[in-house]
Amino acid sequence: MPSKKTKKLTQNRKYSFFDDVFEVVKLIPKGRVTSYGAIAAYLGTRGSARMVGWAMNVTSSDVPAHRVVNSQGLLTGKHHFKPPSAMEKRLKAEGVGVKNDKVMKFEEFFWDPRREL
DNA sequence: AATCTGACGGGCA
DNA sequence: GTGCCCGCCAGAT
Repeated sequence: MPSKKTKKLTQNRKYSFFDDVFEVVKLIPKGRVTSYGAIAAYLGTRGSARMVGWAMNVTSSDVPAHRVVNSQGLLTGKHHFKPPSAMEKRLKAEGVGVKNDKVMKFEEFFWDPRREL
């Protein structure tokens, strides 16, 4: 379920955008990662990759945001986690190698919603 | 009310 | 191959 902020958004405006983002992120298989751009592209709003990250900011509770990195496989959002190391730690716990804030073998772990969904 | 910024990405110089 | 710039859209100041 959407958080208060997202609920407000989806109620006041018909922005299913955020909800769609959450839905897609929730569907990311454990041990796999995807990128903001990939999600945005899947939703049809290719240029709104930034908004995907924004969505993570308002949710961050029921959504595995740690499985979403930028197109380079870089953990750019780790700084927004309670302990910034939580993101990396979780990924590693799921079997995703992380080195220097970057997902190792990114292409191998990459989960493209357009391809997988 | 206006302006800036932000967990991005792609195109052009 | 690197670097700068622009678009995207909502939220915060």
